[in-house]
Amino acid sequence: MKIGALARKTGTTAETIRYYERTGLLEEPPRTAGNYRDYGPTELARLRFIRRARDLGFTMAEVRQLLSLADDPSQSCEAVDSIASLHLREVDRKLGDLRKLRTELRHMVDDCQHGAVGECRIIEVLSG
Amino acid sequence: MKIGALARKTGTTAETIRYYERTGLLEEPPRTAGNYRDYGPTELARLRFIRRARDLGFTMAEVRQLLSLADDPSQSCEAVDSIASLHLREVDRKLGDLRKLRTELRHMVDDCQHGAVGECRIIEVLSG
DNA sequence: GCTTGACCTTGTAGCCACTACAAGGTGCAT
DNA sequence: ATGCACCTTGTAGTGGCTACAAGGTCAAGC
Repeated sequence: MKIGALARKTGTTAETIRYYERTGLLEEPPRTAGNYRDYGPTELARLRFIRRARDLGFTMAEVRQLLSLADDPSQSCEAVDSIASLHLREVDRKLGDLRKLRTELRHMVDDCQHGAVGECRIIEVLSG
Repeated sequence: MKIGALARKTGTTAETIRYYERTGLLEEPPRTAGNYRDYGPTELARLRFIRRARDLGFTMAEVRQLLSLADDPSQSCEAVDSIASLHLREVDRKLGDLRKLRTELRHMVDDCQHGAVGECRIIEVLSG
């Protein structure tokens, strides 16, 4: 499978895949006679793993850790759990922040009387 | 007021203030005899406005627009409202995404039996 | 008057996770 | 043989800062 096909199967782009390779998240695949990257099911599975983790908001550093943990199935999954739990707490924090922010924005927009900028509540709130 | 004092008053850093100046968000202030930036209440107010907008999640481009709208108080605040409403919708979208993500993460972490990586639900979910 | 130390100056490079080219090579259909 | 989609490498840009390095300024203390 060439890089474009792999990209389509994983919802990425060729650029992103090459970027992952450059940064060591994906290993260098074998090449065809014409020097094209040639991917198989192993690389597909690995990239799918990476994409799922990224979609769940894990950083590339966390993905790297998760990948190396997944590579040793006999190990305790304590480390995996701790990465995921930490990330969950981080997401909870962000959710809280965003909810507060939303409330403020909502009030601001609701209070706007659609008059002149001089009396605009939005500008007033921002001006303090 | 020198840059450090302005930074302390606005919860920023001197680096950030200089960055805002470089990118045209803040104008170049007058200088003291010793070539130090010399800020007054106008700049303080402007920076506070910027910080509030940034804290509410507006992009720098949006802040730029809001600032130029705020500078003309006789104008209709339609444009202001539209920027804020658009941003609110964007925040709502992000909130939705984050809530979904949190649910998935929560399930993943809850299902983990704290055994070996080989049976780890977290790894399984990521592997698909 | 001289030193110390906190602050300031400019300039450059780095962060994350991509994204967007440019300039050229490959491979298949017409 | 030509066109076209795809691939290659390399480099630079995005947003919103952040982190230096190498040097200048200024007030306080000795």
